[in-house]
Amino acid sequence: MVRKKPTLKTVAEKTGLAVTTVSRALLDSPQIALETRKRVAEAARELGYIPDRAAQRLRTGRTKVISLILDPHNEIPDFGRSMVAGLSYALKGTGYHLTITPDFEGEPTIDPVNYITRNHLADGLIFTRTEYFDERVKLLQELGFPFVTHGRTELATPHAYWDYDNEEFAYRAARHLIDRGCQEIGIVLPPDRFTFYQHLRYGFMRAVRESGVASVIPVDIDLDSPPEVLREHFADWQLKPGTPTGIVCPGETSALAISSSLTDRRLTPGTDFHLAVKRTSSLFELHRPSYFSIYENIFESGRGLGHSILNLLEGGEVSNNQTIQAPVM
Amino acid sequence: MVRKKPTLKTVAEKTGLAVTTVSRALLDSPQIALETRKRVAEAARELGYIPDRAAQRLRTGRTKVISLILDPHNEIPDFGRSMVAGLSYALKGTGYHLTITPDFEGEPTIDPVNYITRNHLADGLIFTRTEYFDERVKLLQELGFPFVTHGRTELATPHAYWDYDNEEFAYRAARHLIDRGCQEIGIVLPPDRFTFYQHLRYGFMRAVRESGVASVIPVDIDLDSPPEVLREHFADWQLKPGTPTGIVCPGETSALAISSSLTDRRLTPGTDFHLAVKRTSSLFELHRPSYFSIYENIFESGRGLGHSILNLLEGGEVSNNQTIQAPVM
DNA sequence: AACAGAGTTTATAACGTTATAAATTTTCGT
DNA sequence: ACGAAAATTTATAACGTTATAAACTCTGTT
Repeated sequence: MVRKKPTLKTVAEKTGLAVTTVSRALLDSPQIALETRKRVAEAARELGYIPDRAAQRLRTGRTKVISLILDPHNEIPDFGRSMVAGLSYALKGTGYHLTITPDFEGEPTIDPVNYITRNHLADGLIFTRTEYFDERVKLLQELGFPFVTHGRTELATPHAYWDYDNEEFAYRAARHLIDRGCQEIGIVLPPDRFTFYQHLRYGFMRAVRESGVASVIPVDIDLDSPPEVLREHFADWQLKPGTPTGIVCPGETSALAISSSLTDRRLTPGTDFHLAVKRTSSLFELHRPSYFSIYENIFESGRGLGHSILNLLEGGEVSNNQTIQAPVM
Repeated sequence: MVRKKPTLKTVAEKTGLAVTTVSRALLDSPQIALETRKRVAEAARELGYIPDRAAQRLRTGRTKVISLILDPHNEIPDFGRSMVAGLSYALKGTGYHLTITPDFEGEPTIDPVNYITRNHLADGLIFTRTEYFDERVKLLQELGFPFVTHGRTELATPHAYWDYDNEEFAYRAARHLIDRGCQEIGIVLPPDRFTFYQHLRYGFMRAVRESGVASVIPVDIDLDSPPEVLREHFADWQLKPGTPTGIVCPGETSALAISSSLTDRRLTPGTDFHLAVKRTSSLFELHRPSYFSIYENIFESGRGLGHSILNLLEGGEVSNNQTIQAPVM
């Protein structure tokens, strides 16, 4: 026999107060006597009262839901280190829940944003892989819908973001390769519609300019290319003889594809080539041959994104929620 | 200026019908004249009417939410191949949304289940890593709360599951090692409270018994051991000289740790040792040296889990939702 | 023309919460 | 002890939906 779920009414009956009073008391409203608030809190605790989300949502219009839009190219470390875990951690105990809305391959990225805002399925939105004039950002700004992006844009109106310093990553990665004696260095970039394409490119080119080494930026492949395509590309790749060639790769799977392609050609890491990788998991700490890598803490990004969206929902300023995360060796 | 969200009332006014009639018409109730149903559907479409989830949830008691509980040890391939992506795919277009509830390290796994069922935050639950007499399963069965597990249990009352055939995986992996001439084979198992510990062990031991090779099952490490611990263990590991030793490893990160530990000792894959790995991502297709691996399609598990929970919610039988997924080379 | 019965539509209430405004009680200065 | 103001509590209505039961409108039979 299941005892019915306690509601405000139950608590009101137990305390002899009106439903309204109980509601206010539990919201800790200063209008209610401190004594009463304590009494109500105690009664609610005893009864195991938990507010009904659906009713609250219907009445207040707030969903208490944050939605994360994930795209299929997102590389994820184990769940414990993932952005989802970080976000969950940030939302824990706040009453906010996390829903995942996938970006399906081949469907416009604006679709989930439309869907969520039109039907008001969340109070805040988080998404990744921003473009220069990201239409999702534009739409949400027009609507005044709270959001934080993982990545920046070139749009005039500022917005909240938590971004990794890809410029610095690429610079340091390139410098490392140059310091190791590479006379020619290359970089695998994401598709050029993304803002982090530019950031990576700038950082890379800064190091190139400073040092005067030769640079190669392949155009027929990118970070999202399937591993086989990357493997083929690097199988045909002409290395400058005599000095090692360096490659910056800001993606683990891609780096693995490149490494396997080059070692399959019997090229030797350290003498024929060097690789500088962005790592988000423990993969490149365990990989042999070991390559130089710089860490991006994705769990931390998730936490940052979570804190930012919560801050915005509490009325925080956009300008206080623009973070650029430093690369860690 | 934002036009207010259309509700049943808006549609009722437009069609000149009562709110109740519109509601019934949109639910396609046979009580409403076919002609009227069409007219209402058309009007709703024109207005861009979408039912309010909060109101439906409050009135019907159904949340239209499926919750996936993820634990920190879950290994995830890229998002496109993940269980979450598979689940999303299965739920797409059904009106069900997916929420993620994490199992935090060090907190009882029953906590999120309690939280979700007590507050009725979902209509169905999906979770992984089942134990023999899993208390989550017991609780949900007592409550009559719909759920599907990724993994089986030893409990008397049958329940819905979608499981990978770990017995067969371990058998085939072990057979492969034996066929390659290993005279001694070992296996890295998950913590022994999980049911798939047994499945893996049985499959492994079946191959051992059939062939009469020596077997080793380390007890001071398991699949959840941190990579450094695994590396240390395999750094001290005494190999039988003369013939290669085989190791079955049902986890990618663990396999990587083992591989690096052994190659750091200058042991040679193929002569000193063989590794047979379970792969869920493209990691071990790209890894060098390349090892034998057997595929577990996690996206497919997600889809299967999704279809099963939907089927249960439509009144489907538990017995029709017990699937064991075959390993693929 | 009356009426049963099917076919169709509608009014009312309720799910659990909170905003608004009104009502009650207490406090305090005179 | 009185009244005004402050402090506290309460009644009412509403968010958008659907279940229940009642009301209306046809049809075809007598």
